[in-house]
Amino acid sequence: MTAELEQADAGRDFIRDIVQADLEANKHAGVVTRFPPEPNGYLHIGHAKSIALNFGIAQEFGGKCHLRFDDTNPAREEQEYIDAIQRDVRWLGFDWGENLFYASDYFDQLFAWAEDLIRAGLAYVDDQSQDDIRLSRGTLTEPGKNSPFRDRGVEENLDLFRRMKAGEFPNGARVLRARIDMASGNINLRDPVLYRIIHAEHPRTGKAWSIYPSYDYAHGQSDAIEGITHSICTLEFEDHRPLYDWLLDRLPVPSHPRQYEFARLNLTYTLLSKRVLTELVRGGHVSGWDDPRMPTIAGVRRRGVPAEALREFIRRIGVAKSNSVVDLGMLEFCIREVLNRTTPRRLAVLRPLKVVIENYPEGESEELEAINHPDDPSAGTRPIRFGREIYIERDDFMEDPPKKFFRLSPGKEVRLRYAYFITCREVVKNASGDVVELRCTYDPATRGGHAPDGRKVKATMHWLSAETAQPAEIRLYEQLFSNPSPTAANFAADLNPNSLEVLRDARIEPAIAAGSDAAPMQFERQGYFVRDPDSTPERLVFNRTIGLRDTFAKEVTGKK
RNA sequence: UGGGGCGUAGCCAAGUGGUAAGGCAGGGGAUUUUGAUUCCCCCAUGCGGAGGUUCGAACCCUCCCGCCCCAGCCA
Repeated sequence: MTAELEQADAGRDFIRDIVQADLEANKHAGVVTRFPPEPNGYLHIGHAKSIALNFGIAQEFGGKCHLRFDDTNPAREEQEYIDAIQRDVRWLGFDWGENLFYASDYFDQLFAWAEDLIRAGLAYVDDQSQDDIRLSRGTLTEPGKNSPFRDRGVEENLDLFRRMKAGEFPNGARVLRARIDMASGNINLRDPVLYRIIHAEHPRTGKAWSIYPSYDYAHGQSDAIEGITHSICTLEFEDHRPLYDWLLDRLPVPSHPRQYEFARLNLTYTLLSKRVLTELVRGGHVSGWDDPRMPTIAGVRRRGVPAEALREFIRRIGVAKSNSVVDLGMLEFCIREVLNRTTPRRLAVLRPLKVVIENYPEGESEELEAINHPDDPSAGTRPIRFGREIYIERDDFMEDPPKKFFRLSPGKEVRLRYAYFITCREVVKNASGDVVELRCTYDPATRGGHAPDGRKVKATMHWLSAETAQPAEIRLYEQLFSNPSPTAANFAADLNPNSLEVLRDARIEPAIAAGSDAAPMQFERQGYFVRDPDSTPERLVFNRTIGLRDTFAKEVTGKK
């Protein structure tokens, strides 16, 4: 297979095949898709799949993708979410241009079409209570019963519907229903509700309306008004397609879009449900929608995940119709791949252990050179300070190490990255027996990290001079849930109590503090980090986006 | 038991009659001043199962099994 073919095939899926075939058959002048979020919560990485699919298809086939807010239920929707969603879609790297719409833009037209339906005998006002409607809907195996109001005359229906609109009735008093088939095997066709009475302030239309269209009624017609060619949604709407088509077939709409369904994203150790995410926020289990442990777009952004990594992840998992649960490791791989390629390297000590180089002249220090990216010489170098007192990582020292531990321990020699070989001579402990300091010696001949006599060390460690290191707070994250398949119904039981660890006594090299706010970095041997907005000039805070791949840790834990 | 979908490796996922792509994970090795990166190699006699059609079946036919969704005036 040629490289070009591979390129063209990458990211292919059944929906793109359909779009391409339709275009080749000249079914449309151009492809028009849409991403239709309901502004009742923040976007999560499951939405990112839909966004990338809809906007991606538009891009690839020279079409356009609309951003349309499905704001048909003022009881749950808020302006905050409308703003957040736009911010998130943009951050993901997609642009709707002039094509920002709201289902509420079409309320007048939708109402007029509902009257058409009534006139055609295809819709009626039902006075039954919500309970009665539920009871008469039947079950999965038994047909429903017709409403006693089903055969009401056109004029009466029109009058009642207009009075519903005028706000004459309380919530729940009446609904407008499509007149389809109460015996249909497809429950969505058993006279579905088209309009319900909701007396609530709508973020965009205020108190102008007392009735609001249901998703089923608003969605297809909105698609038609906008000239959407391919209306792409998730699997659970497959059952709604007959209703989508039923309405479009009977209304004087300007176009008849086609609906296609794909499997939504599921991830191990993750719950992607607006209900659960909302409860996590409201219940105080996380600090907010943008808590770095949240699978929201806002959360992963704050965590330091690049939009490119998300896009790459979505490209790799593909689009199909089978329910699936993607291994979190796949996302992690994509994050590391992008970050490894793009981030400058820095030195930081998460849990400092003081080391005194006994044979290094007191009161002196020197400048060494560190490279910014091992695979990219153009990234340049930066100076780092070395002196008699330094900090190393506590985890890099073991007083009584197992055989496969080749970092520092009494009598052992290791390399300090970019600096010297040092040998541990003495372990200093406090009254309770904790190691509080190491006394080491260095070999002046190994400056830069090379031994002239060719001798080898098994480890290279990061370090910071006590003189120039700056304090910082570092936040480490693990999965929010400890269960690989957390249950939405009882998510609190699956919460990981160790999902956040705060290190208040970390040290960073001066170049980190001097760096720009948003740019992620690699702290060598530790992982990828990004500055958190909680930072103040006096106290910098960093989030660990993700650790480096750690085969040593894997080996240790794997053999236990 | 009604209607709609889906079953290809531990996890995603191509392939839709010509003899099982790719990625992640995993295993092995090389290089390495990050136990990182990079680079090699291995990883389905098998496509939910059983029959059938065919020179030939993951792809076609029949029956069976399993999983998901639907009984909101949510989307």
